Amino acid sequence: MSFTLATWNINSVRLREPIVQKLLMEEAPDVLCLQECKSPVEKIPMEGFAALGYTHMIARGQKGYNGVAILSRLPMKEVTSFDFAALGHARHIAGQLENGVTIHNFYVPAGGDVPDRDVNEKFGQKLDYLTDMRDHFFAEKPGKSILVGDLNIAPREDDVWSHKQLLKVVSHTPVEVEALAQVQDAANWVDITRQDIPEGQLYSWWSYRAKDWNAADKGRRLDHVWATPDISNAGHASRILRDARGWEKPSDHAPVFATFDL
DNA sequence: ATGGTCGATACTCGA
Repeated sequence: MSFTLATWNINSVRLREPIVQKLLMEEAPDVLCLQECKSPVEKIPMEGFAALGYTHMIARGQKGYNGVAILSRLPMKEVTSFDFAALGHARHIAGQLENGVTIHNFYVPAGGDVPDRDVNEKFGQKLDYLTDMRDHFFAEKPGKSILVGDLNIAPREDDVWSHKQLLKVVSHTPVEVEALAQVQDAANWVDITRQDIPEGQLYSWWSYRAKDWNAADKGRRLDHVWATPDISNAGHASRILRDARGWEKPSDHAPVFATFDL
């Protein structure tokens, strides 16, 4: 059995309902993981998604901020929801497909502007969240699992438009890159996007503040698809749908895709 | 070095 999965920070699922439907119609992933839904679960416009075949949804929501959801046209049951760093935020949900594969959908805290936990509480929360992720996956050592989401860190030099200019910018600082590496190492997660596309600049986010995001191309790869080693060889066909960044009323993130043959 | 743009909410915060 083969299924295609996409992850997309949607920055308001209600405002973006038309382009979520566009993605479902044009790209038809079997599973779509959304972050920053910015909506209580009961206000997610799921009728339109169900009409397109996405009749299964699991979600965590809150008013105004955060929020994660998994839309699926394959049967899926909810398995867990973590509150790492005890923030009380809707930043994680996990579901399991009938083939036994577990899908973790994360929205890691962005971390504020200043990369110093002594002066910026949000940066400390981001590091604490990553520590709790690491400790959980080290203790659990999951199998047959996929981890996706907006991890808010661009780990590689070629995951940002300028490694040198972003070294002190939250999302690419050495302390964050190290913390993310520890999460990855905790369960030997394989970066499927980079397994498929090992060379070259690769971005999934472009700021709204650029005059012309496409021409400036000052992007970062903040959105990730990882898999446990027992299924990593099944992952292929990774791509980032850059076009979606230019759609009507776009999110500042583009969807990241991967296909798994299991 | 600075400011630039979004979205939700309610006159500000988070990204």
